Amino acid sequence: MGGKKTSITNHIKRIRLARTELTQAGLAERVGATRQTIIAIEAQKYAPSLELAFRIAHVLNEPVEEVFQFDSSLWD
Amino acid sequence: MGGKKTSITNHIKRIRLARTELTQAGLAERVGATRQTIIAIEAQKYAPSLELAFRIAHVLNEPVEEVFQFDSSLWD
DNA sequence: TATTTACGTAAAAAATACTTTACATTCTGT
DNA sequence: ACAGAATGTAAAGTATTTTTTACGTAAATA
Repeated sequence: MGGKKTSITNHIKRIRLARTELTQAGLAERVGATRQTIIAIEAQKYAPSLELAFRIAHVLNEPVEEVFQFDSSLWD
Repeated sequence: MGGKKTSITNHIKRIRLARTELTQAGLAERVGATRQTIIAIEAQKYAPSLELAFRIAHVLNEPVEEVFQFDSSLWD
């Protein structure tokens, strides 16, 4: 069920397709995660760990805060 | 035992003491976490989730990448 | 001295992220 | 139409993060 909705969203897919040639599998390999993890994160099923977020941003050549957004308005 | 060393470090304590009046308990309350969590993260026992990292940076008035560092040199 | 405040350790349980495996769908190109 | 590549769903198990609870120590102060 559901799980607790995180207030983190991301533009991984947009950036991946627009600025790289990477497939989900390719990105997964470069960041040291599995394809399933990338699929779930791109589908906003859950937020990555901080470390994985850094790796993804690094591989996509973008700052973390460009790739991931924290919606501080739905805070508490 | 040990667990897998994360390649994330942080300067929460330094920034908290230098730029705010917040205690560990105060920071914990403002970010919606427990005091234990702040203690463990400041002690570099583990890295926070991405969401908590965003909240901490937000409360400390710093960009995520100022508060948290990813050591990409010890990558794979 | 006694009390309060801040910081610290420890450990079990709960919540969340990640992997592994297997199979289904969609798209592209021949 | 067919094959292959890329994307998707699902579910069980492992790993990591966070909470909860309890206790310990040091500093400031009434």
